[in-house]
Amino acid sequence: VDPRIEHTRRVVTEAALELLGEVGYAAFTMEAAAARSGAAKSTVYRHWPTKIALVADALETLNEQPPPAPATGSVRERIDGLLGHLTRAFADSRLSACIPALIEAGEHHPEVASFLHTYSATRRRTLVALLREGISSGELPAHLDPELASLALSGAVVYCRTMTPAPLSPRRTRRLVDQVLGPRSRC
Amino acid sequence: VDPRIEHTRRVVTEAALELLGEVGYAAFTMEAAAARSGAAKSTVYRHWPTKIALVADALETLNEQPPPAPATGSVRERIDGLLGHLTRAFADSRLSACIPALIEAGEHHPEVASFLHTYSATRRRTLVALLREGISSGELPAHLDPELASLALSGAVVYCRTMTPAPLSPRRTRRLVDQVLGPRSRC
Amino acid sequence: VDPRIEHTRRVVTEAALELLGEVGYAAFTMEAAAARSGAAKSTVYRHWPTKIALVADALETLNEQPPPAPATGSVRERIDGLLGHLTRAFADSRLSACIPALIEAGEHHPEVASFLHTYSATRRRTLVALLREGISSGELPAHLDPELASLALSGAVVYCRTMTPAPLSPRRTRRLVDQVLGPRSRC
Amino acid sequence: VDPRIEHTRRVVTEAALELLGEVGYAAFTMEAAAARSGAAKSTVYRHWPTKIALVADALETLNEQPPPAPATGSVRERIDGLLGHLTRAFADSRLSACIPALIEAGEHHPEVASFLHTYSATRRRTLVALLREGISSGELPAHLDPELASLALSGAVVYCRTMTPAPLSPRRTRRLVDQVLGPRSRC
DNA sequence: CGCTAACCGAGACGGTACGTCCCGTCTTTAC
DNA sequence: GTAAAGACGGGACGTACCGTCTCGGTTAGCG
Repeated sequence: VDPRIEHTRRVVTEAALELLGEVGYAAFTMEAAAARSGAAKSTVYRHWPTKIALVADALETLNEQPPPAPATGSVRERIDGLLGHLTRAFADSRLSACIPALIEAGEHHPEVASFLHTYSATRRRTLVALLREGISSGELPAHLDPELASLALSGAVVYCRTMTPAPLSPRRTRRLVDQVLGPRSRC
Repeated sequence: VDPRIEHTRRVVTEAALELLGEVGYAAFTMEAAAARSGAAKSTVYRHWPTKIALVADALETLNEQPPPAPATGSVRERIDGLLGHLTRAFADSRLSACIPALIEAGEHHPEVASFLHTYSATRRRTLVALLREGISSGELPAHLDPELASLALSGAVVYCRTMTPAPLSPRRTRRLVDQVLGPRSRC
Repeated sequence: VDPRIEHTRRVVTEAALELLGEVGYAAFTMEAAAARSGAAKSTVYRHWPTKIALVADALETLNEQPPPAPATGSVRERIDGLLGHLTRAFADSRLSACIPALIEAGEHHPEVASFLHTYSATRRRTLVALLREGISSGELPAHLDPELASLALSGAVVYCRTMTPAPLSPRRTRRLVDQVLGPRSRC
Repeated sequence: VDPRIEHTRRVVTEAALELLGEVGYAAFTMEAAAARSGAAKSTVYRHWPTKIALVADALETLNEQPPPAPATGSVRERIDGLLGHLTRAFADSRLSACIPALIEAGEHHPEVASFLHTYSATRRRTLVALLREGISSGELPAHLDPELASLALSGAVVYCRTMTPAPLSPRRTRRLVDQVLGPRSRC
């Protein structure tokens, strides 16, 4: 209603995202977000009671799903595309820079955990749907459990991002798909 | 040489680990670690210049590997055992409580990242060796890439721990192994 | 505007003066001043960036001159009165307790030096005026240099206070006046 | 006895004096003195229990009296010479740089006060003797109180050094002598 | 079309923790 | 057995943010 409110929310979230990308979650500060956005600290606190809340809110902005799945090509190729998108998202987006922070914050703040679970579930849902489609069309082995397979695929990507020095390369991502879904059939 | 040094290092790291487990990395405080350990703050800083250094040092303490792999039973069963150990480790050990914290800290502090990478590599190495053994003995499919398979397996465990509400159950862990390694052959 | 500001300045300076009188400048502590005043340390530092600044500010409060010189009696008697007041001020006021501290601080902090110089100049100005009056009225010898004479008089008081075991007694103060201004004429 | 002891005392006092001159008494530190001298902190503390003691000891070194009074010329001129020496000593020697510090320290540490009192008394004794000589020889007025006159003279010098922006110039020092001792008689 | 309610900026406040520095004491080892 | 080396508990330093609060100023949008 009051346009000032919307304006505040916008400029502060934008500043928050910039800051997050620059200094990381731990060094991110309400004061800095306020200062950079030009809003007063009290204004920021009026809208978001805690640092977590602001960050979570700001990240919602970025919660863009992969391009709406052109649905062309084989299931295998579309899965490749999806995983590749995830890999790239984890490799450089501002959101990716916050994921470790969110994981840590989620340990002690249910609302952050909930945000993260929703985020990952949303992402994985598309993958599961695709797997199901491949199974019923016979393109993928019948014994595949779509849930578990999606965990293995997404998990490898997250694991490489968080627990190893280098994220999965696109090429290895494709080979990972082969590992988990079984060898590509001749075509 | 000076026994006071060793004593200080011991009591402070112990206190630090307890604190980490209780309050998480973000809320972990040098002052609290000093207070709990009974050491003076200046003493703590004399040994560890930053919070990161203390945490990393304390965690080295915990870097215990799974029981030295009894090496009995089929490769499949031993992999089950290994993954189960990982799942359990992630479910309740003190170290597990710190892993989210480490992931976050590693984003901005190379020494923590390095600790984490070493830790996960060490853990995964056993798994890779086991996979290789299974492949050469013919118990596992020849097309398996041990590295990628281990990433998928460990990744799923980590993913469930960090990005979903509930960790993998032992039962689903076993089914995960089947997914990634292919169906168990009749025996 | 904000009444909290004035309140803080008042309670903290009061506490600071008490502390100065009790423990001396060297043992005076920002933390103690904050604690005694009930203000937070950060609040104290918000108003006074350093210990010096707080002390100097607090002492301004005390910069009370001697009772506005009743101007009765001979010039000689009024000078006696003035010197006596100085002697007494140096013997027991809270400010006197700080003068050694200020001298020391002034060595390395221009703002303190400036406070001290202003303070002493103000004090001495009255004395100089009185000397001038006596000279022009013929009550004091014509060859007197009011500036130098005031330095000799004030100097002796300060010297006894700071460099000898005992301050000037009132009686010796009167004899000092005789020394510097020449013997009292018969009347 | 033990040559090491003497060596330690010497190198530490030298380092202490250098430091005092450079950073002032307040910023002077036992640790810094130890570090600069190459001695261990514990060694320094073994010889001087407190900062005060070290400083006082170091300053004894400097306690050089004016050149042993050539005793030539009139009393007046010798007094001029003495005061001039005091003025110069107060204007630039390392000891002068510490006098404010000593005054402050003396407020709370009897041994420092005692050092300072002895120092100033020694200095003033020569002046008093000279004054007495002048009085008995008739060169100075009979009504002069040598003690009080010396306080006025020394006091003015100290006062200008400590409480005004500039020390007494040599020229004004001579005029000061005239003020206090009475006009120079024709000769 | 003027009022009032809200939202705003500015920033002071009591706190907590930071990481540094120095104190004066102590323990260990080497000469 | 003295000295050097340096760890120790203690505590103040001055800084940075925290989250709360009080204060006008302005600016909607309702009457």
